[in-house]
Amino acid sequence: MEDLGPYAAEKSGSRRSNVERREEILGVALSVLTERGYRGASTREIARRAHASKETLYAWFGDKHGLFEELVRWQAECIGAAVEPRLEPGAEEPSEVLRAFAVELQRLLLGDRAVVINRAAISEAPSDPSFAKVLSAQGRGSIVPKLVRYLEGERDRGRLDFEQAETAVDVLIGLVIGDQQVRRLLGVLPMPEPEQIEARAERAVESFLALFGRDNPTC
Amino acid sequence: MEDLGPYAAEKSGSRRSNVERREEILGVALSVLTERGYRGASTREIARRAHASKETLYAWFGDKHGLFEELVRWQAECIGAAVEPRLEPGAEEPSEVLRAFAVELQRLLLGDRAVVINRAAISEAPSDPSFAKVLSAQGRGSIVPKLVRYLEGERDRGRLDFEQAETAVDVLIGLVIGDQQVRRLLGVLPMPEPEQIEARAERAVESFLALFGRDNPTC
DNA sequence: GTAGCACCGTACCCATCGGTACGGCTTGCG
DNA sequence: CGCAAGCCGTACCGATGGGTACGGTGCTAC
Repeated sequence: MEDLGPYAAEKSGSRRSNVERREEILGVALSVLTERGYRGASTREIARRAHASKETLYAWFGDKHGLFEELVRWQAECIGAAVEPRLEPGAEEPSEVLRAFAVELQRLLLGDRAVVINRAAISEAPSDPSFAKVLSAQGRGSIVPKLVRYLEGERDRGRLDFEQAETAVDVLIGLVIGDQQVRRLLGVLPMPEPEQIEARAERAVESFLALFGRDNPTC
Repeated sequence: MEDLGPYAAEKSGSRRSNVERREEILGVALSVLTERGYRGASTREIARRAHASKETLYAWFGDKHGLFEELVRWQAECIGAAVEPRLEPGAEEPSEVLRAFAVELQRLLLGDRAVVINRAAISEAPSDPSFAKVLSAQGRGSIVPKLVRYLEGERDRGRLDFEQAETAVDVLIGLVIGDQQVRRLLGVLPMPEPEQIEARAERAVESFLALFGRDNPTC
C-alpha cells in the first residue's frame, strides 16, 4: 500500500479533519463518475466541484487510477460488510435468514453506487483489470464463502438438502438477482421499489427451498 | 435508416465486393474494441489496422458512434436469430427444447463478441444510452416474448405448470445465466468450456422443471 | 509576529482524440 | 488514352485529457 495521506499524516495534529475532506472528495468523484463514466470523469471537473486543486488531488491519490481505486475498494467493502451479519446460522428459520439476505443482496448489487462502480470496472476491464479484480474479490469472493458456510451449517442441522454447496449458492444468486444487474448496468432497468425487492426475495427463497429444502412443501 | 454504402451504392456494378470490405472493417473495429474498450478504440487505429483511410471510414459510417452502432446491431440480431429456431413447441419434450435453448443462450451471452459489445454499451450508458437500448431491445426484448409464448404453449399442453409466464422466464434465465454474465463482463471468468455449458444447462433445466414441471419428479 | 505549511485557483505542457482536407495512386470505362 | 471516381496515407485543426508548476492565501506553531 503505497497510499498516503497528506505529507504529515497525523504528526502535527492536522488542524482539520482531513479524513472528512478525503471522503468529501471521494463523494464528488463518485457523482462525477455517475454522470460521465470513468473515461469521461476528468480530474479537472472533480477538482473544480470539490473546490480542491488538482495538485492536492494528485498528492493524495497519486493519479486518476489511484483515486478511483479508493472508490472501488470502499464500495467493495460495503458489500462484504453489510451482508455478513445477516447470515448467522441457527436461531431463525432458513427461510427468514435467506429472505433477509436476498433483500440485502438486491439492495447492494442494484443500488446506484454499485451500478456506477461496476460500470467503471467493466469499461476498464479490457485495458486494466485491476478495478474488476478488487471488486470481484471483495464482493463475490467474500460473500460466497460465508454463504457456503451458512448453507452447510443448515444442511448439517438437517434443514437443507444438497450435495454441492457451491451449486446451491449459484442457484440462489441466480434466483435472487437474475439478469437484473446486467439490465441495471445497461441503464434499461430502474432501481426496483422496496416492495418489488421484497417480492422477488420472497419468490426466490421459496423456489430455492422448493429445490433444496428438506421439507418439500409440494408433497 | 440514414445509412448508406459508398456514394454509388450498386448503380455501376461496384467493382469489388464492398459489402465484404465493410465486414472487414467492422471486424477490425471489433478487435480494437476488444482490446481497448469503446473510448480507447480510436478511429485512427481502426483505420490503420484495416488499411483504410479515416475519410473512407467517416464517409461510410458517418462517425464513430455510427460505426459501433453497426456492430451493436449486428450482434443483437445474431442473438435474436440464433435462439429463435430452438423454441419450436410441440414435438420434443420441454426438457430437451429447454436444454438446447439454455446451451445456446449461454453460448451467445457469454461469448467474446457479446461480452465486448455489452461492455461498450455499459460504459457508454451514462452519457449515451443508445447502444444499451438497441442491445436490450434486440436481445432480451426479442427473446423473452418467444420464450413466453413457448412456455405458455407447453402449459396449455399440460406439460408445464405456472401462473405468470414472465416469472417463469425470469427463473429460467436466472438459473441458466446466473451471475456468469457479469463475471464475464468484469473479466474474472473465462469462457466456460462446452462441457461446462452443457452441465449447467442440464442442471438449470432440471431445477426449472422441478419448479414448474407438471410431473414432479421428487414425489 | 512571523515563519512555514498545506492548500486553492490558474495557467501551462504534451499527447491524443474526433473529424476534415488534400495529394497521389489505382481502377473501371468510354 | 484520358477522365473521373474511389480510396489510401498523411497532415492538419480545435478540443480535451492527465499530470505538473507557480503565485497567492489563510491557518498553525513557535
